[in-house]
Amino acid sequence: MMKIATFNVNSIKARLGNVLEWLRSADPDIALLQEIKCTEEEFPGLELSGLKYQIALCGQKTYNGVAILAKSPIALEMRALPGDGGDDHARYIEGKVGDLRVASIYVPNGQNVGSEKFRYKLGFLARLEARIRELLEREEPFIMSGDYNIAPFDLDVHDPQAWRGQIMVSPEERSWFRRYLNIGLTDAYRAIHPDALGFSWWDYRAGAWQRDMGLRIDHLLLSPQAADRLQDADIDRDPRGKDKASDHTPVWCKLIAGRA
DNA sequence: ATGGTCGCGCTGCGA
Repeated sequence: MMKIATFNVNSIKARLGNVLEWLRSADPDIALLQEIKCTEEEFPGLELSGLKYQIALCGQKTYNGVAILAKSPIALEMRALPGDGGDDHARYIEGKVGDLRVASIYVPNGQNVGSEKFRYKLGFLARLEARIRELLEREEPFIMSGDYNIAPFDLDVHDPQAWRGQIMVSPEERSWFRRYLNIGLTDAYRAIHPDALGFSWWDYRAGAWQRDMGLRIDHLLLSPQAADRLQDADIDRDPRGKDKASDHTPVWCKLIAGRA
């Protein structure tokens, strides 16, 4: 059995103790991290390799940054989402671990519906669809995982009325996410828990965590060949309740072993 | 309550 987890850590340097504690207890075979908020040189690689993880990362000073940690060798495939050579944000890394292709993705937040940042988010989502289509043609197992900054359905929102039309739940963003599902990807958490209300992010403000005012915006999207192997999936709420927690918490799935 | 709280890095920006 192989356990794959995604976690927006909101700065790996500020979160190192929390992340190490989580890795020790959750023990994923592959961890996809987002918002490491540092360059490759600043990344605390020694501490993580001390837990037997190999590392592939796409870093940037101050903002964004994504990484793949794995207990088996990682073959780096891409460190940017194709389709916009002018996009210099560190938001996408893709690699292969054995026969499984994984991507760690940090979709732009979008700030406000209709803003310039929102248009950038929609462009990124369109480029992501193109990459998904390319990979689907190969008919191989892959997982597109990360912080999508989209709560796909009202079941993924603590108060759908209050959030109606807002960033992360707007119809245009949701239509992109549905398209990923419609062309063949499986939302691992929703496949295992069809009716559950589960969140992966709670705002630091307004006591959102204490009041469980969350959204489910972190997702593991499986190709058909990966979904064939899906055994279990869940959200690990424990890290969000710790001191100095990220505003996100990890989401994981388990696949039965593929052929070597 | 268009507020609230983090992280980065030194001033306000991004989330």
